[in-house]
Amino acid sequence: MSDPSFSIGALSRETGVKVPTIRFYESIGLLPAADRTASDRRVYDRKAVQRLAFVRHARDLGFPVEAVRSLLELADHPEQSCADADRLAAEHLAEVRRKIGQLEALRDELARVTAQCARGKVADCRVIEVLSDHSLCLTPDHH
Amino acid sequence: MSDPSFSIGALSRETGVKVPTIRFYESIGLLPAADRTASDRRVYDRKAVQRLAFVRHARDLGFPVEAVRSLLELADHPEQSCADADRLAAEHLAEVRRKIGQLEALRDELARVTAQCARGKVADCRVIEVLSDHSLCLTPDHH
DNA sequence: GTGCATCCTCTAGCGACTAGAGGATCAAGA
DNA sequence: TCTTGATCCTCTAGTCGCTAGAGGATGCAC
Repeated sequence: MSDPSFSIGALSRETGVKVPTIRFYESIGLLPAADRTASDRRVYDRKAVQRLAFVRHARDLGFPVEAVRSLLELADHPEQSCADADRLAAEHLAEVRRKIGQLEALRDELARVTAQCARGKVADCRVIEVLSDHSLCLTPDHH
Repeated sequence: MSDPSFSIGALSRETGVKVPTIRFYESIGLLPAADRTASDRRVYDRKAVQRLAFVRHARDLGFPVEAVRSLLELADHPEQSCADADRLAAEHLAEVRRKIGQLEALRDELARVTAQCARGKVADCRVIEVLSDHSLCLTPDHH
């Protein structure tokens, strides 16, 4: 059986998570406190690599740290119902959709405004004009 | 000629910007330091209302504060070329498009994963499984 | 032994606010 | 005139998720 051990740098290379970020995750309790060598350096095993990869993946998918914490907790208890995991993912998905909608409205507004810019003086600038007068917006409810 | 004056609360109601945020904007120099009454309360005029509305609108459109600062500077100099304003808006638009793209990839991944969830035990949970194994992702380059 | 990489802890900074403490002032009603 | 409640003031600290840097100890290859 293989039982390799990793320094924090090796763990970082394995997972693509930066060294200070790993220490940060430990400090907020997202990762358990690592074992230490005699000279106080952190030592990790395969399980730690997997756990951090899980964290990284969840973060890349945009889950907030608190959601990641819950997901880790769930992953540690395979016999439980997965309703919570499903709910977390669904909530996050809804949030992502909401943000996309917002950004699309924003994109349309910006595209319209920049397209109309005649590239003359500021006095005639469509960008500045629209910023000065909200009623010129196509979607006045972007706030 | 009308020359109404506004308290910070009235300015807040006029513009929809919260009182502490107005003070914050002043503290970072985004708004000029307001005139004060004898008892040290801030007093604003119509121009201040317009300026803050401009700031609010630019922020709502997602411009970073530093970009807002530049846009204000431009708005104050109507005889200059509007190339800078146009560039700022175009850069911001590109950034917004990029974010939308990212979020769409994310949304697709989340939608796929949650749709596959059989709502049983965590051990069989698709959400947890995919988080544990990045290679199960449809778009493995979401990071 | 001599570098240089890597590790350690700790503090501070980022962006853009938001919240709260602790106190002063104002305007309206009794 | 007094009181009450809203509004105002400054200041500090907290939010989120890291990132950067100081200042020092250790490990490893030549």
